[in-house]
Amino acid sequence: MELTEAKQQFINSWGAFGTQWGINRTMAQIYALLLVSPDPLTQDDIMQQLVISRGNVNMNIRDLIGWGIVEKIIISGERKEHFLADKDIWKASIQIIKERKKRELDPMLKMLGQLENVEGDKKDKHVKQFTAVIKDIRKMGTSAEKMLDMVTGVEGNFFTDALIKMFK
Amino acid sequence: MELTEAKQQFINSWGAFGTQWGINRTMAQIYALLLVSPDPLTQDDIMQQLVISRGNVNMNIRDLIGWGIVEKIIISGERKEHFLADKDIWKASIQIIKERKKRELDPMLKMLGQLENVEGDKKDKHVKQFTAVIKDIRKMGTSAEKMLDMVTGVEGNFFTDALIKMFK
DNA sequence: AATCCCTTTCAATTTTTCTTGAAAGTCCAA
DNA sequence: TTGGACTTTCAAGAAAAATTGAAAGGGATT
Repeated sequence: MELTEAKQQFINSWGAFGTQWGINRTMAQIYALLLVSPDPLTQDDIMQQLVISRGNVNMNIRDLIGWGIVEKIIISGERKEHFLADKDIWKASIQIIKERKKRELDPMLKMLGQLENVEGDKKDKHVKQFTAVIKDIRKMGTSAEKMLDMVTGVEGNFFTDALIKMFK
Repeated sequence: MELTEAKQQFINSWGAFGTQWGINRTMAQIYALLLVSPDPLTQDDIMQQLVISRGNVNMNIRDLIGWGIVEKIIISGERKEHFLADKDIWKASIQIIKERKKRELDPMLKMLGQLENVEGDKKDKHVKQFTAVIKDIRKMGTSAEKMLDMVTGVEGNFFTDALIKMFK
């Protein structure tokens, strides 16, 4: 397969997978484009290659930077800002996991905490079921939290090391 | 907090979290409702409690069954079908992981496999970068696949056991 | 301080996704 | 085989999300 065609296909597929994960299609595509680009790109490069508007590029690039997986590069002598994706996929994945944990798991645990104590007859099966479900989900969330903290922790611990050795 | 209010809040929040994960809001809400309901519900129960149309309930219930986390219950003597969510959250999570793996990771690995060999000058940095990225993502995907197969595998192995002991 | 080059914002529009509700389909009992 | 009770489908409409493009903002250079 031709490089240009392969690139295009990768970008398109990546965009499609992104939407399945609740990620803006364009954001996923920009990230894919930056991943396969050896050198940093400008907003105009991205506009041209993906055929999207300046505003769209700008907003999504900003989001990607917010996720911590793309960085702004200043090239001396050049006026335009350039953007570069970290090419270490393992590192990027950990970064994404960290962010999603912060944005989603933490708020969920907070929410569950608030729903822990319901007034009413403790013998009523509706109350019982509700309490049990909230408790269980919370327990599972807390476990996930611990596990993710371990996996994404900076300090390489025996667990992470074993994991990496096992699967990397 | 009152049970009714707590329930409502749980359902709403769950729906909101769902959308962040690329899951239809209503589907997430129906699932939440079934989770906190001690007894199986009919389509009409769900329509009433969530104030949504019959068609909507029907399609999303069917999807939930497709995900393997809700089952249809036939109550003898009753004409209407009833629906029940498996209350074992751990089991449900594993089921969801399995499904997402099947629907998303597997197709992605297939796609990456097809993009592995690009024609062109192996010394060209664009070709080099593209090949490297595809290879890396593929490697990571394969690792994830192995790991997920292990975690979701039916046979309790030492790894899963250790994991459960550690975090459950 | 005016111009140029670039970045950012955001209201309006487009696209995508979800929801409705009525009609068609199924199945059972009389 | 007909009618009734329920389920399923799907085209049309509504809602939500993404995208555009033009105007405003910034800041360096002349």
